[in-house]
Amino acid sequence: MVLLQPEKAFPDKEKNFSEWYSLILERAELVDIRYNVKGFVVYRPNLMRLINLIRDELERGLTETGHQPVLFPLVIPMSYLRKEEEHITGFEAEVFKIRGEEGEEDLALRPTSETAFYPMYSLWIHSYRDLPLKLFQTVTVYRKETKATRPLIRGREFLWIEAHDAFSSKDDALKQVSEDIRITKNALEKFGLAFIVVEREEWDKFPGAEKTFAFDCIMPEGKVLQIATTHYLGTKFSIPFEIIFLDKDGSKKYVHQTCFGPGLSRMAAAVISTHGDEYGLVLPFDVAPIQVVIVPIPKEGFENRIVEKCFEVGERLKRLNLRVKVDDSEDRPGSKFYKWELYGVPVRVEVGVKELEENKLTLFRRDLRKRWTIEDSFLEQEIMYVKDDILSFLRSRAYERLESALVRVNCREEGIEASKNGKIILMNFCGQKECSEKIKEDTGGYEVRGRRVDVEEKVWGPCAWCGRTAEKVVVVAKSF
RNA sequence: GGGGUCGUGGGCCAGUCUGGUCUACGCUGCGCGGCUUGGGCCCGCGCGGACGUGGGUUCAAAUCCCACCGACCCCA
Repeated sequence: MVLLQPEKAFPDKEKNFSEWYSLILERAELVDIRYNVKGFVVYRPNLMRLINLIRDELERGLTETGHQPVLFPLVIPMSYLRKEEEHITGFEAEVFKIRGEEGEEDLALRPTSETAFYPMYSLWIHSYRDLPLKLFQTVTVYRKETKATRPLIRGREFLWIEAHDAFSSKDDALKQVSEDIRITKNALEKFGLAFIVVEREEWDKFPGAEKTFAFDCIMPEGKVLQIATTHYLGTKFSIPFEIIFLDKDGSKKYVHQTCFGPGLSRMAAAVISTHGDEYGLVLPFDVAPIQVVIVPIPKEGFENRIVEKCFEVGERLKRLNLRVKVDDSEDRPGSKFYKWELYGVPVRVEVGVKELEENKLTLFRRDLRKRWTIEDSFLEQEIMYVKDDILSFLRSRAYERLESALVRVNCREEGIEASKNGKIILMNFCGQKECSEKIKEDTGGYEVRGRRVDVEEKVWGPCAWCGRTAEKVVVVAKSF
């Protein structure tokens, strides 16, 4: 294989993530920020196709576990939104409101849809036979962020899936939370993302939840980004919304609920940021809108034969159900190489006279930026091999980065040192809010993300900050 | 929440300090034609601007003042 070193188009993302991120969003034609409304951006085709593939993966996981699609209204009457007290307290400040006409009530643009779904659940659920009820919708939600907004990472409008499930018992609901975690893990693995799963602290839970679990993934400068959450709601919503069923024994009971929100915009941001390099996007095979691009290298007198060969190769790959593009446009080959690398197409096939005469094909891998030659007849098996190899390469690179950022900390001094080095901290923790505030103060913004649950962690000492008895091992990091 | 920097064809930008020379520089892009094509070719012709928005100062504003709207960066 030949490693190529042409001109780099982007700064080093580890050193200057902000600049790298802005440039790639613009140049890879992912978003257009020129709509000029704070926190709202246009999602362009290259991004939408990526997001749709991410969505398909998660929707498949939901469908396979018995969920069905629905679509609830964008607007929520304020009276619905106010039914659960913690919920409205948590969201009120960032709700976009539509003022009602004379005599009409004010409406909220959904910041999340619990209070849209649950009045209907109260009408739909009567008997244990109606349970479990497992519905989801893939929609935009609206939150009037006051902090600085960033495309895909923190928008006032973003895309997600929200699943809202109701069960007859706490046990079933908790099993659903585990299932949500499994669905998310499976999807993130296909995206080649490394992640940590945590249970959020008491004061950091979703407003109205009994328990909140979150997926954090690591961004290039060491901050973590929450890309999905799943919550056990208990009966905190079913009581005010009166979601009651008649159980087998004839008694009336409140349903136990869960809700699950994988963030599509943020998952796209994570894929872009985790895998991209100084030449542009790098996409894992499964979520690449174009998986293989075929570029003809024309030579006077051979143009037709070369282009024909390209289309023949294209047809063979389409038979493998791949998303293929033959780039027979007028640009020069070099210009096409730069473009498709910028767009992150995982594999390129080049066809020129040399390939034609020797019955060979030249392949190029975007992740390694390496070019090599194969016998024409090996094309199909080579692509099928490379497809998996790209994912395992990207995934292991992502995990190496995460693992090398994690550091175990035994005391405050070590914690401060780790924060200066941009590490993600694992430490014993007392569970007190005041202690977490002290940590934030001492480290310049590090937050207790919660108890780590994806890996079994045993407490090995007292709270690293205050020295009191520790009750759990937590992840502490800077976040977006 | 606090602070800073910025806004000029689609993109990047010169001009702004010191108002008049701006009928706004250059690169890139886009369109047409030619020539080419193994890593961003070259040549010719052409297209594209309410100088972010609103107000003010002035004989005169891209340039000075105020407000607003956006964007980016840093800190809590």
